[in-house]
Amino acid sequence: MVPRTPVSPLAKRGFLFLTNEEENLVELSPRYNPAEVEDKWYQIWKQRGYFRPSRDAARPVFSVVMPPPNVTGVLHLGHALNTTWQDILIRFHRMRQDNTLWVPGTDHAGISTQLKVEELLRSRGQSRQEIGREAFVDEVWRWKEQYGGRILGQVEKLGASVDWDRVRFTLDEGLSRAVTEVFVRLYEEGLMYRGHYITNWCVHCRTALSDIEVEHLEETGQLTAIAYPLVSGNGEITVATTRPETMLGDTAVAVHPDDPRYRHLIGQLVEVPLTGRQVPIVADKFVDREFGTGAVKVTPAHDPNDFEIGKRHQLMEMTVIGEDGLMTGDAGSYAGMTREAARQKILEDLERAGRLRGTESIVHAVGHCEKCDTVIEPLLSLQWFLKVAPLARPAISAVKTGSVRIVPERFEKVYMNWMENIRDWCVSRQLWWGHRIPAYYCRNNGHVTVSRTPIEICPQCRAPVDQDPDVLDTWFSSALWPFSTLGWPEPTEDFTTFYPTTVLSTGYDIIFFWVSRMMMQGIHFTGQKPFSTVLLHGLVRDAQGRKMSKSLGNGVDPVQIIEKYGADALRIALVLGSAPGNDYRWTWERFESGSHFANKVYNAVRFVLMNQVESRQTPPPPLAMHPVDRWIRGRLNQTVSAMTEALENFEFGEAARAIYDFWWDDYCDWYIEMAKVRLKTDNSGQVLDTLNEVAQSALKLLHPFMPFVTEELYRALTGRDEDSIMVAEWPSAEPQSDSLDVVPYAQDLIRAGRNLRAEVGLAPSQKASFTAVADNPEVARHWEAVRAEIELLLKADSFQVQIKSASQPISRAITQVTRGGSVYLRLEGLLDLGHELERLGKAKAEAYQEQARLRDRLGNPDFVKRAPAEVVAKTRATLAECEARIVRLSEREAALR
RNA sequence: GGGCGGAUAGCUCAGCGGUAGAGCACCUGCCUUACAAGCAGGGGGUCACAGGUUCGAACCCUGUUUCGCCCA
Repeated sequence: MVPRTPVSPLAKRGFLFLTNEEENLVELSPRYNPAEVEDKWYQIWKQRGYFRPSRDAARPVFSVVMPPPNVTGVLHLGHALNTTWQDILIRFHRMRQDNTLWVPGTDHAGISTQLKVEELLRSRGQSRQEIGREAFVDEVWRWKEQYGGRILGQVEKLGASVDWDRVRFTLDEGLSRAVTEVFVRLYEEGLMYRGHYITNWCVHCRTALSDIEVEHLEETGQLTAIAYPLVSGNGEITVATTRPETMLGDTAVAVHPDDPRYRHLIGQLVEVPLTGRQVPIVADKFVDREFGTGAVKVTPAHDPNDFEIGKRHQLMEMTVIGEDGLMTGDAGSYAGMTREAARQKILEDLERAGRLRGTESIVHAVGHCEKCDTVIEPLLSLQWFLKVAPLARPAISAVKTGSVRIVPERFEKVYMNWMENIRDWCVSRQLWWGHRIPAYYCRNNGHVTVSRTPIEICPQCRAPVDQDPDVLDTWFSSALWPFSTLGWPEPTEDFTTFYPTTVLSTGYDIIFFWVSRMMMQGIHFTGQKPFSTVLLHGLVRDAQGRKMSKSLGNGVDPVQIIEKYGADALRIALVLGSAPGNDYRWTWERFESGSHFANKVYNAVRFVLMNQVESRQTPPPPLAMHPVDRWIRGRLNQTVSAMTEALENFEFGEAARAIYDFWWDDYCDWYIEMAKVRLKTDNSGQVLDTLNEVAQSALKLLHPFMPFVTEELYRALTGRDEDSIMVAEWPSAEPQSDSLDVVPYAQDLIRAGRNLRAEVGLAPSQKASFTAVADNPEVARHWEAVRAEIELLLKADSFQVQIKSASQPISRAITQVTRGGSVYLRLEGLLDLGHELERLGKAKAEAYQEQARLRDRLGNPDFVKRAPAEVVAKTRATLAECEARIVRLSEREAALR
């Protein structure tokens, strides 16, 4: 049974979860329960409009667009990490009273979403082809309506202070208009073109993909040597290939022009086995003489390199594998077979025909579809491409000149390297879900019209037109996100106010997919960089360091963690002990320890509230500040400075550690414990004010990291419902000239005293008698200033302070040297002389060791000359203290002997 | 083949020029009315290896080993 805690009416008013529905006072639970708090505050913040920008024109703008997650997806820990980072920045800047905007939203995730809905149809025994395009798209929209809110709900659960009035979706009308505008302009500028090229084709998704959507995986394959007989009848040429089935589409054999083995054969014809087709031997510098036999078969329609060779030598392009992954009619007797089956059959047939010249295993990189893992088929097809090199140039220089900063810096190299070797971007996708390409083809003559508005007849010949059936790569619309979400191409107030955005936070794994493309499109279309800083986080991995994946089942739903430990615990755990750009391994222990911290802060404030009195009669006369109060305020100031600097530099882990240590070590372990003395004796209210004020400031510092618990506790402390910590002012460090030495002297003494207690196995409940001998009167004054606190923390029934020059000999006591003197624990019984001498000897040996080290350093004239003065001074002071310790220890030894 | 990163206490990681830290785990003692999700005390690390720069290196440079990632 929890004893009824004396809660003041002041606390009652503010402390919402102290009252039940009937407004009856209930006990403060000794355990923090985030579930009772988090949703409540989120709704209040939202209702009160705190998420909206202040529009205070006098203040700097701080704007962020949230990387749009897949609208039908679910949140994973990577999102949670990224969202936490952004929310920390946003809340920090909002508290600094900046004009702060965070735009949330989702993207339509063309391929994934379409695949999901197709799967749904399949379960109903339907296909998208059966129901038709229009009905299918309706079906996807229904799906989006049904599941689309889920991920945004999860964003809420995390506490993200996004402006829900501005939530965007890539297929919204405004954003779609931006997409069309961009496409048309690029076409008009000659950067968008349509052509027959080799593209990465996924036979499962049935669409083309861009180069970066292909994942190259190392696989062991068979390198097969096949003999192609010379038409002249004078022998054969052996080529090596890992894909024998493509030989049906071979239209040449290529060798290196300088290869002496084959030079004489260049220009001759060979017969492609199994087909009877005669093709030339061509010379091309691309051929690697070291690889295989040094001769390669050339299949322009099914290999990007062969395609290039084909162009150089005007070779025929023969498509033998279709979009469905099956062999085409041109594959003769193999038509209709899968790629794999055809390969098997061809190998058998070659064997029978005596054309095989051996096989060997090789490890080579095989392209897979990033989405469905199917082996990519390079396929000749008609697609839209964006010529990106002209867009890349300004995007490169923006980073080079420092106009856009990438954090951590090392990723600049990754960005540059990719940008400088950029290749044209295949933007069309053979899907139905997405932004339809605004190109129209005349039925009469195929004439192409690209139009901002839908057209039905050809502007040239008045014949009917058909719109391109394809849609654009989802990344094409994501690339416009920083400005399309703000209203572009209209010159809206949001756009003029909040663009360029301040920080873009995302994972390093999508530098190519997203960051680079936003840079290119942003600069090209708005004339301004899309953001000033790119902040990159690492990947979240499981405890074994593996990437999280559905098949491994090693992922966690952040909501599951929130339900167990609270969003605050999740957030602080994600930030503590992590650094920008570094991967993060999650374990349940980390989240658990986050929840312990929330509980610690909760209990500290609970302690303050329990001691809070309703009102003090009259303001106390101004007193000199108590040294303990001065110390905690000084530590608070240091924490403010450290955190502000860390947050300005995106060092979230550092900032979190600073406030974590302040709460736990300084405020709880020392300040509250020392405050207990005056809570019993001093009714001036000074200690209560300090307890309360420092807690309020420390809650503010913690708020960006743990928004919910800090809001709950802040309101309880202020007792004012109208003040939200969300919009409270970020504390500023007050200059403090006073020395903060008193408490550190006491801390050192207390630690030494506790050590002595442990040494003799004194139970915590047993009181003890201590004597402290100070080397000089100043140290004695420090101790005296907080004597009551020392007595309490040492559980001393007597604590005497002496000055060395006037000290009485102390017998029957064990001792430990401390900063500025020695502390003695007087013993009831006899002193174990041998044991004590041993202890002292050990301490002395350590001190001698340190002394030697410090003397060495100071004995080096270069050190004294070159090291900064304060480092030298500090070293001298340490040495002096070290030597004083030796003196004290020696004297004690002498006294005991 | 090119580039990047990690290698720090038993585990997971911070620190990145002034002589090693945290959380968890471990050992000892405590339910001291804010907190046992806690308190006090303690053990544990030639900061991968070898050179170099520097008065001083876990931190900067070079090379090596090893694990991982990205690009070709």
